[in-house]
Amino acid sequence: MATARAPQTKEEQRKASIEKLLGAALALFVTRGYQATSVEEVAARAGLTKGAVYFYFRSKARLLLTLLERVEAQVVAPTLAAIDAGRDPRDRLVGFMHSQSLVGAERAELMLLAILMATEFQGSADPIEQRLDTLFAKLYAALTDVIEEGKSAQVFRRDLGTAETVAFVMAMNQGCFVEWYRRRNELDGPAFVRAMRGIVLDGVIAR
Amino acid sequence: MATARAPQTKEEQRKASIEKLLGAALALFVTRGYQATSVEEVAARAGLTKGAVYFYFRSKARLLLTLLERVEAQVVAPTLAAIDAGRDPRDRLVGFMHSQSLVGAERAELMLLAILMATEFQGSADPIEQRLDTLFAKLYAALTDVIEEGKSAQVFRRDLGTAETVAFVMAMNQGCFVEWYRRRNELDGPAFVRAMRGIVLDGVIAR
Amino acid sequence: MATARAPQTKEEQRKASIEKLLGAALALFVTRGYQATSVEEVAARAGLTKGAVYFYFRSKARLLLTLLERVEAQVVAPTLAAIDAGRDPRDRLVGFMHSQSLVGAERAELMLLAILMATEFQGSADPIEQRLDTLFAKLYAALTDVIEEGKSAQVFRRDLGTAETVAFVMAMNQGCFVEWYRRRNELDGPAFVRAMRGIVLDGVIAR
Amino acid sequence: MATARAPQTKEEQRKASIEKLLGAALALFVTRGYQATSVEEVAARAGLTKGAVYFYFRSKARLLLTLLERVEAQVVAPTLAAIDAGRDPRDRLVGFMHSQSLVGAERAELMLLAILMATEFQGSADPIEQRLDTLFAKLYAALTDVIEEGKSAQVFRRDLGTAETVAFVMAMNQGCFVEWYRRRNELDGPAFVRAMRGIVLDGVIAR
DNA sequence: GATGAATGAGACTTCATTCAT
DNA sequence: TATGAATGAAGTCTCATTCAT
Repeated sequence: MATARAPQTKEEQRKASIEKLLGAALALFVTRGYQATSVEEVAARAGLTKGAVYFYFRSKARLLLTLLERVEAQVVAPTLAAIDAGRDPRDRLVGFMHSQSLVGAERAELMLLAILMATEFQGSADPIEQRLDTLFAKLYAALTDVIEEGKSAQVFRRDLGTAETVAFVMAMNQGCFVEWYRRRNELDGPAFVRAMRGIVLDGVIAR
Repeated sequence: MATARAPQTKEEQRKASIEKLLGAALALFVTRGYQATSVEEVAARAGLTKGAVYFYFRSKARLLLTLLERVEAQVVAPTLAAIDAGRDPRDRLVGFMHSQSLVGAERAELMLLAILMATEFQGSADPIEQRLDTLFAKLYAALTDVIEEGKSAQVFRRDLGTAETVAFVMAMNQGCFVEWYRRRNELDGPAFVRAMRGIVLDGVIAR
Repeated sequence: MATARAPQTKEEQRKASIEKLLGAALALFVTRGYQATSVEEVAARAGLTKGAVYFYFRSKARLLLTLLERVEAQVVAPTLAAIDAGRDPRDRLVGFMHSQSLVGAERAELMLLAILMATEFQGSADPIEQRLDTLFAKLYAALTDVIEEGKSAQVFRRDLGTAETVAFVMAMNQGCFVEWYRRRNELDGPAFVRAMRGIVLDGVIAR
Repeated sequence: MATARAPQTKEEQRKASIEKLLGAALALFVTRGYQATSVEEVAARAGLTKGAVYFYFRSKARLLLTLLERVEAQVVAPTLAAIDAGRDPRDRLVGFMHSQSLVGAERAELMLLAILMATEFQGSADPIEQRLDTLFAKLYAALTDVIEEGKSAQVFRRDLGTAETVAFVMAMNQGCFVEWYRRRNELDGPAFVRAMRGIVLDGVIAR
């Protein structure tokens, strides 16, 4: 007689509600922005009410911070791992871009969240800004390592400053991600990734 | 030794106030975002009061739209002219990037405004979004023309889709601009521009 | 000996608050006018705050529209019923005036609201104006029917145009109502109603 | 060489401007209401700017008060004169209604202004309310005199209270005026006045 | 576990009014 | 005579947050 969908344990229900709320928040923060999204909209999209958000997360900011934890775990960590896994600098750079593409396909919204929130909280002196800074700093550090190693090994161009090259890779990567998401109906994803990777590699590799 | 401050004519006073307000708005919209900036903050930074904003511009949105007019005139138009001025595709692509760099140095905030507002108004169904779309469409069209011409002339890589290449150039350009502005104290501007141009050109040019 | 104040159920609390707000709004709209009444005043008179008004009604206009629903139900509907209940034209006309007097005594403010708002929103192109038009149109239609019937049966004067007679009855009725409310301390209500009814009937009846 | 339209004297220009402003204010106050009309709208309709209003009248209230002076001179005074001119009570009552009709046709907006402002300022404790009270008190006094005289002479019904009869005549008169103005496109003015007068007289006259 | 009533700060905007020119 | 820049109070409305149930 029991319908398959009934959440049995309270623990399960708890998890389900949290997941619904985080999912709703992610979708809305990414499409409308953090400030432009009201707590009520998040709750409504999750099929709950405002109060539930405050029951599970203590504030709107915590909702976002929780999502940023996931960005760390599901986007940043895998990317760092991919960079580490490469044997040589070229491999590692490709690993970075490849990982980003994969993640971009599967965790598109999470990844976008980090990029967009970095823009929205830029210069806000908000704890969230610090959290984002920490996140991006890890990628910066890893990439800096790769580029320096590549330049030492004479695989990468040495006429370009390391900091500038790293900044370029990060910026290009983020810019392309946003562009792809914004125009995902008009662009061919795989083709776009290929273009991106091709241009950057051929441009970075020493001749 | 006379103090410079004494706007006699109403005409002069008008111009001065408008300029102060637009300047304040630009600075604040770019650092804090449009929604996060209150009209009162804009007025205060311009040394005026809320009412003055509504006297000159009829709404907060008009304030932004007026700034976007300037983006069109001072950023987009010069860039289109630079693209047009090139003799061959390579020249034109360089012209685009060069112009953007120049403008980026001198009209940094105006340029940034367009990019940031495009993000903030993304999917908002607001008239401002349309205005931004129009603005960017012009650059897209010009770049598409350049890339197609370059591919025809076999100067640019033909293994990459035109739309994807154009999207890449635009996205990379915007991403780099934001990154540069965000970390302008840490990055060497000219060196960054050189890196950007070098990588993109070497990556786009056919071998 | 227990104090009456202890709204346990949320349902009860809800009803009580709504009723307090509508009552406050009615009293203020009728004495000060709609525009001259601020939402904050309404809330304060109801012992609540601004936010509560927007929680229950979504705008100031909705507050008024909700009151107009009540006018329809408690003033217009009974009056139409009274007109319908009459056997002959004279009976029906008396029914109209009698009903208006009754309602005027018990629902004075609601009735006044319709009349005053009709004046305040006159030519405003506001949805509220339309709502009011609908309301009054029903009374107009019913009265027109009565007058025409009375003229056919040769009970009412035939030397006066139907439209003009109906307009007179409506206008006189509303004018008297406003006057009575305005000078209710100086006028003897029942005596005023008697004068009104006497004069109109004797003036309308054919001799 | 002089164009015919050029206002020569400053005195003439002054008068012309004042007249334009008063005309604009009257039209707007009557269609939109006092509060709903901004000083700027009045000025614009008069082909001038806000400042001019404050130059000639010292405040928005003074603008209205000036118009009310005209109501006194052009509406109330003639009506009082018409009442005075009658030989017997019936004559005087007819004089009142006749004068109101005449004035209603020629000074419709002025007359309407008094009625509408009385509603808008009702219970506002504003000086304007007092001014209006004074205005209407004069008509009340004159009508009371007529009715009492008529009752003494056994020409008018004695079964109705004097105060109530007077209130009825005033209320009916004002109500009809508003109705006529509101629906002046649908109603036949003269026919409406005839209906009004016929019903009231036949209803008031003793049999 | 979750709801929903209620608050209060703060946002955009309107407008009567003042004043230098 | 009249303009137009500018102010500041007040109004409508939104929304993050709290709390009793």
